[in-house]
Amino acid sequence: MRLKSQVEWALHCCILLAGLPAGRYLATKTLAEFHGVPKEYLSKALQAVSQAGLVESTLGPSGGYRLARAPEAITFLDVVEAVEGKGPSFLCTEIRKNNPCRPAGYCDDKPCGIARVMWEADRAWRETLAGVRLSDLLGTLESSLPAQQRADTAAWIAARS
Amino acid sequence: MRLKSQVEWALHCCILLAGLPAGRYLATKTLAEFHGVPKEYLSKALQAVSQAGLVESTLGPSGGYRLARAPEAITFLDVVEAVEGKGPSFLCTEIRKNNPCRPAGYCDDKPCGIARVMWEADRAWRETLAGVRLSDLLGTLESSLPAQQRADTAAWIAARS
DNA sequence: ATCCTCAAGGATATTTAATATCCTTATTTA
DNA sequence: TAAATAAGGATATTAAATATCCTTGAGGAT
Repeated sequence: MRLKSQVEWALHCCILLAGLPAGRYLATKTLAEFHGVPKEYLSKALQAVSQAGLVESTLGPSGGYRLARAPEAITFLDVVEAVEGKGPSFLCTEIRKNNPCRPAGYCDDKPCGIARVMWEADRAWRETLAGVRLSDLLGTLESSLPAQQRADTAAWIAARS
Repeated sequence: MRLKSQVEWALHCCILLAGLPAGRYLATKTLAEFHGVPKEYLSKALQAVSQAGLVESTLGPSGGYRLARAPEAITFLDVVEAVEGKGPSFLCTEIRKNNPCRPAGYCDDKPCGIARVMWEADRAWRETLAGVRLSDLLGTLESSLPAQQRADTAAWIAARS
């Protein structure tokens, strides 16, 4: 069970967009180059994030993506679910119903106990992700870099937004 | 991101084994028939659970599997990790290092902030699973069945253990 | 002893999902 | 009008999940 690499890419892109001056766009090409990932495939991730309403895009030269809401109003869960989907990580196929002593048409009232535990863990996972906003990460990505490179990075992005 | 179906199978099998009288074995064939899953493939899941030390097996006629510890001493996390592995669901590929403004050999002190959040969510997921023991589920699986079928099921299993 | 049953595990399909690329279309800016 | 861009369809490639088959060696039953 592993999340798609697109989840990582989408999160990094959203954080980067969160650091832009209001209204500025960054093109897929720029985001791909900055993160060293294939442009065409990153585009699919950005489309998913766009369809979830987290970012908005504009066409033509100087086009690209920007956040559709304030960084305080977008959580990690929003981004993760945009790319990975909202479906639970545990799929209950109700194998308890294959019990040979069970009549065929018998209808259960309660969900499977095992599934309930797995879904509770899933809920805890999502709750943690929902508790972190893009704004919480602002600046922490470059914080490990020396001041000079942080400035270089800011200039590099500014020149392309 | 979805867990393998073998996780579901392994959990159901372990709960079933947890309900056996001490020392009794259940064969793969029986476990497969009871849950309506392919015997050969279920065998792979049981092997994984066995290698994790959660169950132990014996060969020959009347052979099969039984729990290696008391149901109170085995958690959902034990079973899930036995089948799914202990690796985190989020793989950080350090794409921040592809920042074109960053010197090639620069060595980071801190882990990526995004990865830390994702790993924290992973930890919350595992913590929930670690908080549930096999003994907590004992009986709840059949509890949705009428008394007659519960007795039939118990007899069906007893006849094969 | 001999035979049958069983778990372990290697080998090998088959199917599905993730990863990746290419191309067309419509839109916007210069 | 021309260039750049996002959107999205089509398709190829790779990896993982799912599944089956077969051999080996251990354990009971006869």
